[in-house]
Amino acid sequence: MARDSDATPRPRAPQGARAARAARAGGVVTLQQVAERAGVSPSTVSRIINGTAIVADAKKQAVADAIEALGFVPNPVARGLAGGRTLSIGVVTQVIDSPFYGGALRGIEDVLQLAGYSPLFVSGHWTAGDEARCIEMLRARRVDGLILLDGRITDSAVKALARQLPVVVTGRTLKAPGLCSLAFDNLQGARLATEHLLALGHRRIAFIGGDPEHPDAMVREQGWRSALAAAGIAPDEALLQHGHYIEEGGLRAMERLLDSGRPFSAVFAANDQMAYGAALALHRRGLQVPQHMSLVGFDDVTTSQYTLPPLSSVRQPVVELGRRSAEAILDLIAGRKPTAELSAPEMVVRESSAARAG
Amino acid sequence: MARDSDATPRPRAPQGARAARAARAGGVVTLQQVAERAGVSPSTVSRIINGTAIVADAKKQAVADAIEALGFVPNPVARGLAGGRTLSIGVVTQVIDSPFYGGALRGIEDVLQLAGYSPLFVSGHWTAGDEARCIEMLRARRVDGLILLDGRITDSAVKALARQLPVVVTGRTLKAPGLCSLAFDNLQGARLATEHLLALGHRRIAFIGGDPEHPDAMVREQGWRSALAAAGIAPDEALLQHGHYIEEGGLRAMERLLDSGRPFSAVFAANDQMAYGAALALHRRGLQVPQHMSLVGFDDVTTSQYTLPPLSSVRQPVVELGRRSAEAILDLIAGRKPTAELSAPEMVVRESSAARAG
DNA sequence: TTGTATGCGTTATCAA
DNA sequence: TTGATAACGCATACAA
Repeated sequence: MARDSDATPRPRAPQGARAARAARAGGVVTLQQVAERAGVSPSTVSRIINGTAIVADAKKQAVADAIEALGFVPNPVARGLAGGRTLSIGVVTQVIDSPFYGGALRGIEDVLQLAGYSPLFVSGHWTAGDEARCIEMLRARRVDGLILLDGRITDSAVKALARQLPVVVTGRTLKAPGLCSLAFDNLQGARLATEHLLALGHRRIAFIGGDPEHPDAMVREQGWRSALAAAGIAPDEALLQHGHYIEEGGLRAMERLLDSGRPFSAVFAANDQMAYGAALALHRRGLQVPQHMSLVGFDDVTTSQYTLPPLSSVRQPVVELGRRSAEAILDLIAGRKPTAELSAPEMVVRESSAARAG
Repeated sequence: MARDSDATPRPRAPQGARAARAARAGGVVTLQQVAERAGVSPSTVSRIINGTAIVADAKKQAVADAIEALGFVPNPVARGLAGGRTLSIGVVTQVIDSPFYGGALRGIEDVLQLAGYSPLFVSGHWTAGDEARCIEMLRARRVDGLILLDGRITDSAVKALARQLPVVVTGRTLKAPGLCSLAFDNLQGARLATEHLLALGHRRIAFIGGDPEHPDAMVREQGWRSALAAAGIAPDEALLQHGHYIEEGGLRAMERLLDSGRPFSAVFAANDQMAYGAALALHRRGLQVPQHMSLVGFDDVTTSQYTLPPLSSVRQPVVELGRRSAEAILDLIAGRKPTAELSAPEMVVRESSAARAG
């Protein structure tokens, strides 16, 4: 055959999928080539890159030079196959464009990137089924760890998962090996909001709760109840309406409150989006915030600074949640013990809440 | 040694990194095992899974059964190394929690997932340097294609990239092999907003522009100018202020407009966030929207339905942009010719714009 | 139509 | 401290 008659192997016309790929990949340098250029074995190069073993300074330098000269970048795919580490972390969020959790994604991204890891963001859509599918996919992709931002997955499923790979879960408190949990203090946050309104002289304070299926929602409701109770006020159940954490729900809940005919001078909405809806409902009825009605939200989303009037809200350290989650998963992977501390929620007073008239 | 005295190899205590990994991985089934169980060769299993060749129905069935029984899931990492396809798409967004591009991410995620692909979301932070780093990282991870959502990367760099792997880029119009570009009609959108205000009888219409370094910003400004010109109005340059696409910028720009002393009865802000800021500035001066001033935004972000008053805005098909981008990259990968059609922007009239008083 | 052999680029193991 | 060699799990070229 022609190719055997030629002693020096010269580049032939590419053919087949393999060749096509090689051509497209262009000048991709391999560890092997680095080794040759530096005059050492591939293993030595690998050891230097990973700091796996002690290597003579001279070789270290030679390899560093070769890497520099060739512009070598290790192939994470090959690394994943050979070493079992993909340097990627699965992040199960619920909605990729959530105005609230967005900050957490940013925090995660920042911390992971600095550590040389990449996040794989996927959406569970607040359904156990989608979450399970996402997790399965992430495991198939051999992520080195998993961050679960809230969600519907059961505690026992999370624990089972943690036996397979490092897991960080938010929105609940869970203890298990290989697992770290991180949660906002929703109870305290809701108390803060209610106490703020109480301090302004309000006694009849309505509550627009979130989706009752969401664990947070119940805790926030509890916070409202307990702050009221501490002030010696029995909550009027007619002043509790659910808004399912969305604007439209907040609007409807506000309408129901108004239609109920019960007197009240302030409303605490369990998230800012519902507060926006409530504000619109009030506006439609010709009621002004805060002159006729005080309004407080929860989460302190970015735009709440610019609503009319700017919304008083409870700030959650959401970017910090992201950063801590990422740090925790890195700790877990490295075999360190993560320290799960989150700063306390904070009442941000703006212009939507004022002293009770009269 | 004890373990050698035993003829039958029984499971020994795991030792070494490899063993530890195998233990942690648990019951991970390989293609090899499927082949054995089905009584065929590994290549046949591979061919059936990938539909690479015609296989006898009997074997097909046997393999399907074996996959089902064993719960086999192909290892994407190994696939990536062997086949050069990782079934992952790099997505360079600018800010992971952008209220505007969030919809695009959702669209991308939806379409890719249905096709068995996974998006890798990374943030370029509107800086060429970060974008370059992100792209390098994604290429190192051997993504099968790249979606670039706007950004600062130069046209020629995009074209160079497209020679290496399939690329979809948004926010500009670019023709090159292996490349597909997709852009909103910002000019038409800005015209729509301005024409809407003109139709309401406004003649002196101010414009709050975005970051001048952003290409979109200039186009939207052009739209304002051209609609004005078409109505026979020469734009007053004092009525043009920049707000850098953020709330605070919109607020400041509005203040400058008010302080200028020039008369105007309407404001068109180049995005909704700046419109929010502008609305707050007006509120602080005791001016009501739309009674004293009409206000129109751009992008029609979700919350604009619930601002006070609900904001008139130009809707961009942003989820569609995401979906189309994903479809285009899949087309490019499959060697099909993508059809880059985006529906036109739409003026959404709400309550922040009204007929000019007097 | 199917099986065998080889290679993808790296890390892990073992022996030196 | 270093190098040779064998995985990692799959897809592909080639032979049959």
